[in-house]
Amino acid sequence: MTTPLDRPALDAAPLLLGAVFRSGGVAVRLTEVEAYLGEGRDSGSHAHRGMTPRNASMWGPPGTLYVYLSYGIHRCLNLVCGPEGSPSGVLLRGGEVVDGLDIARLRRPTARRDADLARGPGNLGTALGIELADNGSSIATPPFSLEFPIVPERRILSSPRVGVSGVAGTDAYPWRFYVDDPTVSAYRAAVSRRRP
DNA sequence: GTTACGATCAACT
DNA sequence: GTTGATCGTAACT
Repeated sequence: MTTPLDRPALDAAPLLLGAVFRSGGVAVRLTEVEAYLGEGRDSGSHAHRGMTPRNASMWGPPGTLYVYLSYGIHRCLNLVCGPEGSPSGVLLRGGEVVDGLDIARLRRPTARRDADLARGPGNLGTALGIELADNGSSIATPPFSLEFPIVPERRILSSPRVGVSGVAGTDAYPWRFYVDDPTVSAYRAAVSRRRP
């Protein structure tokens, strides 16, 4: 069985829009994703400097979950893409909760609207109940599953990736893909935190 | 051992 | 629109 995840991340990312990612009792229809390319080809990728204990699962087979802690707080979720052995993946940045709304609301008590439940990568991880222990798991193994839409999304938009630093001429790399939907996070350019 | 900083969020003005 | 929270990670001494 081959899936879009067997393809390189840049090809797979737009195909993931509209797909339904399930983790236990909560399911999300993906509306916003970003592609991260393999070692050396993408200085914005966690894999850029080679394998470390944190990012090792990016070298796993397509369909592997790469979960990492962002800003010491948020659990962000990537799906590893092909070809096997290349550390590329797609960051899941936003989606619409289509099942398990009650559970997602409990996990995200500060969300003002249902559209905010899985809006932004950290929020999406929280709504789905993703844990660091899920790092390295397979999308094909319960409690996870991924279902692609019968009819692919038609109107796909793209932009540079959100908050990615370290890539010269970021505007030249529109590797964020999304659809027109209230569950898509706000665009923010990368900002350097360095003192002048 | 130490330190700078990040694929962010929510609260606040 | 701006800013503080918060801590694991990796680079560096």
